[in-house]
Amino acid sequence: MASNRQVEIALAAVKLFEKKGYHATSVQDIADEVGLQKGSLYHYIHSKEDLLLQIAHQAITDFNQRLETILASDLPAKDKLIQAIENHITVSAANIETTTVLLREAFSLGENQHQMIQDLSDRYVDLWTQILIEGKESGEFNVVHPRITALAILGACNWVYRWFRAGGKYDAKDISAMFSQLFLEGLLA
Amino acid sequence: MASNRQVEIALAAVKLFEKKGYHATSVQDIADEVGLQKGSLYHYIHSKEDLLLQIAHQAITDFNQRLETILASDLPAKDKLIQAIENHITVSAANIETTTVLLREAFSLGENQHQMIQDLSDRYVDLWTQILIEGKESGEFNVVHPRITALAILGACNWVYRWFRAGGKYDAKDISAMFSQLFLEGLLA
Amino acid sequence: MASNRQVEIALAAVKLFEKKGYHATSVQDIADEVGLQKGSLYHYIHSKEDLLLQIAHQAITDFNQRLETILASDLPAKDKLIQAIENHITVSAANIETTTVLLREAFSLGENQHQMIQDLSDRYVDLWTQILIEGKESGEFNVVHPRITALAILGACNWVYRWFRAGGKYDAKDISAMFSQLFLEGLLA
Amino acid sequence: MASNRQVEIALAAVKLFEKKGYHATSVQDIADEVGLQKGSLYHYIHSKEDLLLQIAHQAITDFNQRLETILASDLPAKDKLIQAIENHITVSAANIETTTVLLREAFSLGENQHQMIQDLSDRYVDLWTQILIEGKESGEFNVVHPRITALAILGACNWVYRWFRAGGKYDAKDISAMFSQLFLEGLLA
DNA sequence: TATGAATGAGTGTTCATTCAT
DNA sequence: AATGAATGAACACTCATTCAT
Repeated sequence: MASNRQVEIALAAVKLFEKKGYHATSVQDIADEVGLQKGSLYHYIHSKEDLLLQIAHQAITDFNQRLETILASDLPAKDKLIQAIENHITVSAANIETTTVLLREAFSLGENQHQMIQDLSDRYVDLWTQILIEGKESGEFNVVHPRITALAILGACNWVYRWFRAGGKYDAKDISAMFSQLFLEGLLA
Repeated sequence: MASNRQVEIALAAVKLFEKKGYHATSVQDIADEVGLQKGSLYHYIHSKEDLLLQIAHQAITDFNQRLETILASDLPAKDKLIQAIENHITVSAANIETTTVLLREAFSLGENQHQMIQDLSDRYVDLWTQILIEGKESGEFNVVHPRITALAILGACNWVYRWFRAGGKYDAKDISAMFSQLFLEGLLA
Repeated sequence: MASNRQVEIALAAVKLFEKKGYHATSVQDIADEVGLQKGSLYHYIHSKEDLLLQIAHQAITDFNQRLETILASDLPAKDKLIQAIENHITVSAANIETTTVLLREAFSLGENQHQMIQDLSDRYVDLWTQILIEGKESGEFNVVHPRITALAILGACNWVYRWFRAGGKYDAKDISAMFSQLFLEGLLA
Repeated sequence: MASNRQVEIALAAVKLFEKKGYHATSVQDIADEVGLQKGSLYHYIHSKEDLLLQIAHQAITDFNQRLETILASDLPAKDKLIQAIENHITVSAANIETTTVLLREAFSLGENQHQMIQDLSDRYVDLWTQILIEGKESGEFNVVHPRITALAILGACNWVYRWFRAGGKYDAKDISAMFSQLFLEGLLA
C-alpha cells in the first residue's frame, strides 16, 4: 500500500526521468522536487534504480492487463485490433511521461531488472500477435507472419510518445483511427 | 578528414554505447577498447558528448541522404515507399549498433546538440511525408493525413532495431517485404 | 536500575558488536534484534556509543572485582595466581561475546570514554602485578620485573578470546591449568 | 613495484589507522595526509579496504617469513624459541603502527579478505607450535599441549603492542629477555 | 603522439539522532 | 512507551577533463 509520499516521489521521478533522463536525474533532484532532504527519500525508496523499476513495471503491467482484457472479449479480431490500437495510443498519450520512461529509460536498469521488464514487454508482443493469429484463423486478416506484423503495428504505436503532443491538431482518438485505417485497409487506392 | 585512429575510436564508442548505453560507458572503457590511455583519447576527440554527437549525426545524415536519393528518382510513389522501407530496414539491420545509438542514446546529448539531431530527424520525417503526399496527389495512395501516416510507418521501421537479430529466421529484405505488404495492402482479407 | 528492555538491548548489542563489530553494527540492527523501531531504542539508551561504554565498563569492572576478591584472600601468591588465571579464562570463555567487545571494540569509543576503560584496564594490570610482587616478597616467585611479567601473563590470557571455542577439545579449566603450569614451571625439562 | 606515492599513501594509512582506527579514518583523511585530492588517491589504491588488506597482508607475511627462517635453522628448540620471541617483539616494537593495524583492525576487513589474513595468522601459530613440538621431541621442553602453549606464548607477545612505548624504561630486547626467562624457567623459585 | 598524474565536482547511499504524534 | 518521518552530515567512490612531460 503506497503512502501519499511514495506516490508523490514516484510522480516526481517520472516527471524528472522524462524530462532529463534517468542518468541525468540525481536523487537530489527528486528530493528537491518533493521538498525532502535526499537522505529522507530513502524512507520511501529502496534505491534510485528501484524507483525506475517500479515505474516501468507498473507501466508495462498496465499495458498488459488492458490488452488481456481486450483479448478475452468475444469481439471479432478486427475489432480487437482496433481496440488494442486505441487503447495503446490513448493510454500512451494520457500517461506520456510514464510511457516515455518505460520505452526510453528501462534500458538503464541493471541486467536482471531490465530483463524483468523485457519479459513483460515480450508478453505484450505475444498478446498483439495473438490478435493477429485470431484474425488469420477466422479469415478476417490476410496475414502470413503474425509476429512480424504485430511488431510492425506495435512499433508504430510505440513511436507515438516521441511526437504526440496534447492539445495538438489531433487527439489520441483521432490518431488511433488513422492508425487502424492504415493497418486494416492499407495505403493503396 | 578522419584519421584511422579517429575511426577506430568512433567504432569502439558505437560498440560500447550500444552495449552499455552512453552514460554507463566511461571514457576509460573506450580507451581500453582501442588500447590507449584515456588522456590520449583527447588528442582525437573533443569530448565524450561530441563523440556521441558525431555518431548520431553521421547516422541520421546517412538516412537522410539515402532517402533524398530515393525521393529524387522518377519512380511512382508506391515504389518509392517500397524502396524507402527497404532502405531504412536494411540500413538499420546492417548498422544496428549505430542505429541503436542514434535512436536510443541521442537523448543523452545536451539540449543544443540534441536539437541538432532532432532537426535532422524531423527532416527525415518530412521526406517520408513527401512520398505519401506524392502518392496521394498521383492517386496511388488513399491517404488523408500524410504526416501522421508517415509517422506510423517510420515508427514501425524505427522499432526494428529493438527486435531484429542477424541470422534470425528472416533477413532484412524479408522483413522489408512484409512491412511493405502491410502498409500497402492492409490486413483485411 | 536496568529494566528488562535495557538488559535485552544490551544483550542484543553485545551479540551484534561481537559478530559484526561496533562500527558495522547499526542502531537499526540492534532495534531489529530486539523487535523495536530504532527511534524507540532511544527511550532506553543514550547513544550507540554509550551502549558500547556500558558493555565495556561492566565487563572490565567485573574482571577487576573478581581479581580484587582473589587478591584479598589470604592464599599464598602461587595460589592467587592460579586462581587469577582460572578466573580470567573461565570468565572470558563463559562471556566470550562481552569479552570480545571489551578487548576488540573499546577502542572505538571516543577519547574520553576510551580513557575511562583504559584506566580500569590499567587498574586490572596493577592487580595482577600486585600478585607477582607478593610472590616475589614471599620468596615464592623468582621474578625481577613484576609489571612486565604481569603484562606477559595477562596478554596470554587476553588472547584466549581469539581462539577459544566452547565445545572444543579442552574446556576453560583445562586451558587454565595448562597456562598455570607454563607460567609457574616454565618449559624447560 | 610500488611507486613512491603508493608507499607514501600506505604509510599515511598505517599512521591514521593506528591513531584513529580503520572505520574512523576517512579516505579524505588519508588524502589530506599525503596532500592529494581524495579522488586522486584512487590512481594508487583500489579501495580503502584494499589498502587495509595490503598493510595487514604485508605485516603477517613478514612475521611468517621471519619465523620460517628461524625454524629452518639448526639451532636447538630452546634457542629457536628465544629467537622467535625476540624477533616477534622487536619487529612489533619497531613497526608498532603496522602491528597495531594488523592485530586490531584486520577484523574490519570483509569476510573473504579477513579470512585471508586469518589463514596467514593460523600459519603463524603453526610455526610457533612447530618449535614447541621440536623441543618436546628433543626432550628440551616439558610440554604436553604444544598448540595451547604456543597460543599462550604468542598471546603474550601479541599483547605487547598495547603497552610497549619506545623510549620507555625497557627496550624491545630487554622485554624479549624477560619473556624468554618467564616461559623457559617459570615463576617458581 | 602518448602518457598518467591530478583535479574537483558529483554520485547514490548510510546512519545516528531528534521529535511530533 | 512506541512510532516513523525527517534530518543533515558524512561516506567511499567515479569520472570527464586537463596538462606537464
